[in-house]
Amino acid sequence: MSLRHALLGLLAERPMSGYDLAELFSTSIANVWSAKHSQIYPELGRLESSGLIEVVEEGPRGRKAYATTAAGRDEVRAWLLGTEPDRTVRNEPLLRAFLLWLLDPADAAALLRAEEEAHAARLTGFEQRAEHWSPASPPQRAGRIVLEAGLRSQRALLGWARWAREQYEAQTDRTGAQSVPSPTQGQSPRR
Amino acid sequence: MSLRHALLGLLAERPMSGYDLAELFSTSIANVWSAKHSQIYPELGRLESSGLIEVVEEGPRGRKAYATTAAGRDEVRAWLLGTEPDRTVRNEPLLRAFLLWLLDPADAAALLRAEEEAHAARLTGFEQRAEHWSPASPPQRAGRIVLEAGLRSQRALLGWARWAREQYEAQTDRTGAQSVPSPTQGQSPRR
DNA sequence: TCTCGACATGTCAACTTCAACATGTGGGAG
DNA sequence: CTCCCACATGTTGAAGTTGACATGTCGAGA
Repeated sequence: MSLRHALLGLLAERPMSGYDLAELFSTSIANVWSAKHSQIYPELGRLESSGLIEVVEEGPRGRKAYATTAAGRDEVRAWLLGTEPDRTVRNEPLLRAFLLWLLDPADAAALLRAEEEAHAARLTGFEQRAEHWSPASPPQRAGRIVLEAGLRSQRALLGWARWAREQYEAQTDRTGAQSVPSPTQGQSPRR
Repeated sequence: MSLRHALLGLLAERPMSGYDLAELFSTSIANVWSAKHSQIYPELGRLESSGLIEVVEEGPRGRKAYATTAAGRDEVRAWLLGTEPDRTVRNEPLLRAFLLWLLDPADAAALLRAEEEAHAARLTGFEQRAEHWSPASPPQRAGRIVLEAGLRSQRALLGWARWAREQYEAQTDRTGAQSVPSPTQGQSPRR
């Protein structure tokens, strides 16, 4: 149900079309939530039927800009204050890190190097955005706060990836290759 | 397709039943990936049909412990080395933070306080696990590396939540209430 | 004037994930 | 000896999400 409220919240700031929203969800907001237009358009339809958003502008090429209604704003607030966020984490890169013992230390290090670079790139992007940020309005200040979360966690994870890579590189130096010396026999049955 | 490879990787370390895996995915591994038994059992069936895992032990109450076959290990390695991880992020708490400007500063601060506490709790859990960690085997060392990522990012996000909360508390002090002074009129049409 | 790429909206089949339903058993505490 | 809880495995319908398909238009530059 998050997409629903994400749309409601975004359209509370300024009117936007499905197209605009899809662009947002594939760029800036993508660092927090993402959605494709094939999910956005139907959801906009549902929100409109519920009276939580309304068309406030029609443009060329069938463009319809929506804005959140008063009822819609109430709905977002109720969601923010009345429900617990889903804190479930799904992090494929970390899942892979968990399985790195199955690889040569050299391959593991290479994989972590790629992670490092991904974090560095993301961090650079965030830093550039932070530079040009004007925290003039409340929504912009909220955006800056979220950006700060990105900055801090990317810095932390960049440091982590470097550190992790060095762990495996140390093994690469010591041994010629193969990190998987564990015999196929079960060490302990369970627990 | 991540669950598939998560199972393959976990069962490469030691034989486990669906029940064991479900427990893992609801506790330790949950900080990286999660799955319910209703998803795990059918997936185990498919992996067995594909010859990537096999039953290595049958216990009471119909218990079946699976282990990854040689083909299964190859499959995980190919996945690790041959495919790019999905780095898509979905973070509901941060999505909510993005919409905090819709609330009173006091409510926003309260919400961030809850975030702070969630991060603190998670961090404490990680720290306790780190204390008792014995990095004796390669899988355990990999686990420690993932745990380190958890430690570092929870520390970063705990600091962030505190900082963010203080931002809104500053507003609470200055104004009596209401942060949403933005008139409903559109400030700019688009872009 | 034409062409092409960005703008713009939509549908659909497939897959992932989950909550709920469904069923049964072994072992330890009382 | 009995009861209950943890153990244990499954199925199913609904919801969320995606990639591919589908269609059409406006405007700028060649």
